Amino acid sequence: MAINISKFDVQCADCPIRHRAVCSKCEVDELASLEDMKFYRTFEAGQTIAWAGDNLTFVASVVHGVATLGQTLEDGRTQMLGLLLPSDFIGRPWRKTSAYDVCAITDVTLCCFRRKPFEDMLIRTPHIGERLLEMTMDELDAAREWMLILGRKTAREKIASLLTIIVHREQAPDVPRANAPVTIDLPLTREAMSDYLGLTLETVSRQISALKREGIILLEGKRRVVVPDIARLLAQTGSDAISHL
Amino acid sequence: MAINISKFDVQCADCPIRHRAVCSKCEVDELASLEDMKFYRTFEAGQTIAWAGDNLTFVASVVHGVATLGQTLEDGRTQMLGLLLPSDFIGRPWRKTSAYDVCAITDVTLCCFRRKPFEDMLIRTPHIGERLLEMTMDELDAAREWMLILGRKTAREKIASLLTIIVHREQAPDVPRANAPVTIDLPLTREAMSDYLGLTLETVSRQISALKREGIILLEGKRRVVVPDIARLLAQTGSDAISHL
DNA sequence: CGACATCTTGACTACAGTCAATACTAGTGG
DNA sequence: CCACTAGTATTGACTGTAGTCAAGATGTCG
Repeated sequence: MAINISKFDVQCADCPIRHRAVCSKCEVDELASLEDMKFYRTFEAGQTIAWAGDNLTFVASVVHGVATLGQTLEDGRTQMLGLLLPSDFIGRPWRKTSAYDVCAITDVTLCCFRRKPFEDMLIRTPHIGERLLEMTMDELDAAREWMLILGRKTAREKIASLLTIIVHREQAPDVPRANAPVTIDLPLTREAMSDYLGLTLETVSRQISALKREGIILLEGKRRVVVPDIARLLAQTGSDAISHL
Repeated sequence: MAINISKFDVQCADCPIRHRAVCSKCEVDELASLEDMKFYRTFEAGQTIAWAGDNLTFVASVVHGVATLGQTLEDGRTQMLGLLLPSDFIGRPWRKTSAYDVCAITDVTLCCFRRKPFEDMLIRTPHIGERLLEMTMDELDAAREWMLILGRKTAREKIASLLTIIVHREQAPDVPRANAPVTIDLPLTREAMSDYLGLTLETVSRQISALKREGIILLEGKRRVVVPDIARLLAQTGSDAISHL
C-alpha cells in the first residue's frame, strides 16, 4: 500500500474546504496551530485508505475526491455506510482503530492530523469541537435517512432516492428551480450503487433500465444521467422530501 | 396530548443517569446551572412525545423508561431508527423541529431543558459539548451498524442480531462469561421488532418460532426469551462481533 | 365471560436474488 | 489499425425469501 506524502504547503486560507470542514469555525490563531500540525496524503482511485479494525494514527478531512465508508460481513456481503466528499471528516477522536473500511473511489487528497495532537487541540479549542459536533449530527441524520431507505423501500424507490440525493448535492440547493432538466455524473459503478442500496448489481441495472424505458431518466453513456423532470423522479422515491447526503 | 409536568426536584447529585447522560462531565458549578434550567416531563406508555416535523422547544435526557425514534413514509410504512434508553439524548441543538417521530413505549420520564438556554450553555460549557459529541458519535456507530443489518442480512440473521444486541445491553458487558444461559425480557412487541428490522411482523414471528424449534432460544411466555448458549445465537447473526445498541 | 391486543401458522404471491449468456467500453500491445 | 482482454453493464430464465392475506390461537383486562 504505497502512500504518497505530498507536502504542497497549501495555505489554509486558500484551502477549498476552508469554510465547510472541521476547521471552519476556527479563528486565525487557531488555524495557525492546525496549519502546523497538518500534513497531506494522497490515495489513488481504488486504493484502500483503511480496513475496518486497522490502527488509524490520524484523523483527516477530505480535500479532493470521493471515498466510501463501508463494512463487510465475513462471507463477503458488503454495505456502504456513507460517501465521503470534500470537507467530510475521517476517523474518530479517542478511538485507535477504524470501525469501517475506507476506500478511495477517485483519487483522493486528505488533510491529516496525527490523532493525539488533534485530540489535545480538540479539548483546547471549542470551535473545532462545535463544528465536529455539527458535522457528526449531520452524518447521523444522513445515516438515519439511509436506514429508512434500506429497511422499507422497494428497489425502484431505492434507486430513485439515490438519484434524488445525488441531484440535490450536485445542484447547490440554493436554486430550487421548478423542472429544468438536470444532468448528473454518477461517481459510482452499478456495483457501488448496489452496495449502497442493499441490492444486487443486476437489480440496480434492471431498475435503471426501467426508469429509462419510462422516460423518467435518460442515459448518456453509462454514468451520465439526465433527469428531465425532477418531480417525476421524486414521485418514484416513496417519500416527498429527501434531504441530504 | 396531555403532558404531565412533574416537578420532583430530584437533585442532580442523586440522578440515576448522572454519570452517563449529557451532563456527566460537568463540574459542580456547571451542574448547578443545569439544575436551575431543568424540568421534568413524563409520558405514558404509548404516548407520542413528538411527531416528525413538530416544533420541539426543548432537548432532553431520558431518565426512566424506553422510547423509540422512528420515521414514517406517507403510505404508512415505518422504520425504527433507534431505541432511547435512560441517559440517551433527545433533540438536536440549533434545530427547531424534530426530524423523527419519538414515541414512549413504556412510561417515560424526561429531564428537559428549553432549547435556547441549553444552546447558550452548550457554548459556554465545553464539558457538555464534549459529552454530547461522544454520545452522538456512539449513536452514529450504532446507526451504521443497523445499516449493515438492514441492507445485507437475512430475516433470520436480523432476528439473531437483534437478540444478541439486547443480550449485550441487558447483561452488563463486564462479564463476558462463556455460555451460561441468559434470560432477556423483550421491551418490544413483534410489530416493534419488525419496524426495527425492516421486516413484517409475520416474518418476525416465523423466524422466532424457527429459532425456538431448533433450540437456539426458548420462550417463556411471548416476551421472555432464554438463550441457553450465546455462541449458538451468535453463529446465526452472520457476523461474529456485534457491539452496542 | 367476552372483548381486544398480540401472536402464530398456513397458503399463495411477488419482488429481488442467483446463475448465466451476451453486449458494451476502454485500454494494451502486436 | 485491429485484435484481444478485462472490467462493466444489460438482459433472460429460474429460484427462493420474505410479503400479503386470512384464519385461528393465545393472552390480558375489564
